[in-house]
Amino acid sequence: MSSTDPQTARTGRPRSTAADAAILEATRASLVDLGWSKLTMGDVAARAGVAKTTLYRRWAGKNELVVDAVAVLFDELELPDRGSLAADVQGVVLQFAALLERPETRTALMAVVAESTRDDSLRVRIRDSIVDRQKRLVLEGRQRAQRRGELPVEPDAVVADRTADLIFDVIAGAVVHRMLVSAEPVDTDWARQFTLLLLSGLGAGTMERRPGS
Amino acid sequence: MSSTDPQTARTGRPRSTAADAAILEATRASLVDLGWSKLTMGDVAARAGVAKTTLYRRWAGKNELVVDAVAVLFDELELPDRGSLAADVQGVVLQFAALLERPETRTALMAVVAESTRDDSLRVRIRDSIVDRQKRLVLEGRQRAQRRGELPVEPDAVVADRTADLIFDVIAGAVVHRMLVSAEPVDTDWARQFTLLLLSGLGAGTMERRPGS
Amino acid sequence: MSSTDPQTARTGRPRSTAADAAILEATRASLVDLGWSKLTMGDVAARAGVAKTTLYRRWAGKNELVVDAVAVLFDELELPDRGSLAADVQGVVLQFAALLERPETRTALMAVVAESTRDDSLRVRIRDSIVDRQKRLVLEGRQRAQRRGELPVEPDAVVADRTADLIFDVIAGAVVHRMLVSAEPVDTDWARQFTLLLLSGLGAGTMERRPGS
Amino acid sequence: MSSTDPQTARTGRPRSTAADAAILEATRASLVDLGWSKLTMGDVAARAGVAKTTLYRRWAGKNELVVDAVAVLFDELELPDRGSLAADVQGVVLQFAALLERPETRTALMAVVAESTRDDSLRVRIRDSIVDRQKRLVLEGRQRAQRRGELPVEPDAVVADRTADLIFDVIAGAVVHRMLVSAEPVDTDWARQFTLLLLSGLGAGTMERRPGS
DNA sequence: CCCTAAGCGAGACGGTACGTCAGGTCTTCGG
DNA sequence: CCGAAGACCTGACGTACCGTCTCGCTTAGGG
Repeated sequence: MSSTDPQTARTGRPRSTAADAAILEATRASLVDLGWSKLTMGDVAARAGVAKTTLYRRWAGKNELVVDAVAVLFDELELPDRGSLAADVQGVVLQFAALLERPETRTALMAVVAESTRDDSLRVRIRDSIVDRQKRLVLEGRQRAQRRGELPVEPDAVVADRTADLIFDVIAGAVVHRMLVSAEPVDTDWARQFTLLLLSGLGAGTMERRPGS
Repeated sequence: MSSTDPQTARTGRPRSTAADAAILEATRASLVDLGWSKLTMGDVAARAGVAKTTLYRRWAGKNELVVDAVAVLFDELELPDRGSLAADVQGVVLQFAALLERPETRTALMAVVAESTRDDSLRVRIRDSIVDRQKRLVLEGRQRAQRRGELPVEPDAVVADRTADLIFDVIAGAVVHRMLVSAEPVDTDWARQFTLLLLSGLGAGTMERRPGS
Repeated sequence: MSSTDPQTARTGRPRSTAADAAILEATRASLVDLGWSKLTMGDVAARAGVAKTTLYRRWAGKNELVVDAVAVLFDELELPDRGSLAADVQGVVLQFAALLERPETRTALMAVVAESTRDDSLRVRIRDSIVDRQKRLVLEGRQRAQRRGELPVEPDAVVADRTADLIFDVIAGAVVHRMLVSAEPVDTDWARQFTLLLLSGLGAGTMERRPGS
Repeated sequence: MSSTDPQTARTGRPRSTAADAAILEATRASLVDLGWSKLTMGDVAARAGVAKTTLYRRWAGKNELVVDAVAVLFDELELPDRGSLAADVQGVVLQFAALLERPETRTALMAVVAESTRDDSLRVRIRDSIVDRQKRLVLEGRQRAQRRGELPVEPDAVVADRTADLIFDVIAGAVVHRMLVSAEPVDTDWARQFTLLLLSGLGAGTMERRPGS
């Protein structure tokens, strides 16, 4: 984030807020046109009608800039009530797939993840800006399913969290892997088969410690 | 592959096979030391004791070179008979996780996948060299489980293939996502929980069309 | 010249004038050490403590750079009054010979001339920067000789110019040819013999159209 | 020269004499098309339908090859009897100018001379192959003029030689300088004016020591 | 109402790596 | 042993971006 800490900055000309928006927009546009590896700071600056110095005053480099530019796209994901847990899961799978069809997300996500394997601060930034924010979808879906009586309420918070993380990794991982690694489409058929597998497993998975209870 | 088509090349000095091996080894070493983004063709050439031109004569660029250099690492994955389907799955999950702990695979895999989102020939290369070759593990595991009577034999080849692909994406996707995106460790606990979820789902998933049969 | 047109460049960081001087000096030094054909842009940049890009921002290539670096050396030539036309001619011949003894001029002059046979813009640059500037010596010498009464005043300006050009080509050409092509020394004896030949011819040459007047 | 010393080479496959001719021809062609600096050994080899190895087996490098390729062109110069010394001089001037109009000579001559300023063996090669061979023209012209009674016979051989060298440098130098440095045409007018200057000077110049004799 | 501190565009700067090209050497095969 | 083919190492090329650094010019707020 280009956090304008109100404590730090006091005097002098304030930073242009219009520039921030223009830069992020330009970054996404450049990402679409050129892809991650050919995107350059100079090109983004030119598209945004801004000097390179202005970019560097706000972001440390390409990685940070792209994470911020792309993060907002993932906030589009929503979980409207589709009536059943299965429908909700299938819906979010297709929604996520649609997001990954867009070139700016498809190329940026993997690239920044790759970069983050060598840069811890970048990894943290990605987790905070992108990944953790989407776990809300799992939590919301579970809560709703529990209200419907489709899922039991897990009393142990630690187990509940662990399970939510697992679900998240399985859903997101499977979709990303199919689309970007296997390079096969995520269509309704696939989503239905995947949902069936997940929910069946889920029934048992959440009952893991049931016998002992 | 730098396939030495025996039909094409006839006259002149033949390409040094020693160079090929040295270059791939140097690529992996450079990947460990520098990571994907800082790896340069010049550095690889220097480590391999080879001229840059020799690299470019064999590979079109960094992407192609790294795919070839890393592909062989994935062939290490094996599926020894651990006595049950659950044990086999858990074993391969942990084995895959160990592979992704290694810096050369962790950084390279995501990077080339990211690059492949803009380059179809690269995508094909990755599929042929890396992805499709590992599907053998799923097929072998299923076959073994069927021999043990843990899984029914699916008579429809199309359905069987579709399911195998799904399993592959779920396993590989979940492991990769947890390790590289969520940045959480894949330990025995996680592997056990994941395996339980998968196999439970699998029981139902493969019975998808059973009622209708 | 890397003329900093005051009209063109307004905004942005101004070019370092120190760099210009350092580069030209480094070029001459490199020319002495390596000669024309082994001189490289990279070496000049390194000697000048400057990036290669800075060179290319100011000069299109090796040829242009060397012309500018060497041009100033030719401005050293002077024509002090030695009392008679013969002494003046002989003096400038020896002075020019001394200039061509220096490795940076000897190698650079022929090389850029050779290059200019295929590049008109380079030819123009050489003429403007080097050749035409030295015609002043011929003009000054003639004027002085006329004041002394050693030479008649040619009333027709066209004829006067044509003769001056001829003299210039004969002097410069003979000296260059003897030193660089024939590879024989230009010593006092040779200079005296050449001067005698030239001045005798000149007496007749300038009277070319006298009979008709 | 690629002297095929009959003593040295005995056994094995003899060198192709056709190759020699083809290479020199190809060198001249390449020189016309590309100029000195862009001419490459590889290109010459390709044009001649010959392997690069074959070139290097016969010539040490670009310089030596070009000198040999061009030297023969200068042998075209002849001195037909035009009836008077003035006509002979003017004729050879125009003939030499015509030779320097041809791109292969114009560019090659200066280039190899430039190169020779740093390479003594090349300088020797040029002198032997090109320069000294043309002095025959001066000697022949003088002899003829003496037979006609236009020039006195110089009894001192040393003086005679010194004068011949001077004449040679003045003629060749002036023509080369005018064409390649001043970049002005050598036409009939210029040739006539130059000849007049030279011969007038010559009359006096050769009488240098007459008064004392 | 100016003063001052920061932001801003422009663009030059020292660098690093790029991918290509030519030079000159070597290694193979066939004649 | 010659010659073609072509792979090899070396080193320079000219370009593209990097991230930093001047410049001269806004553009606010605080005195």
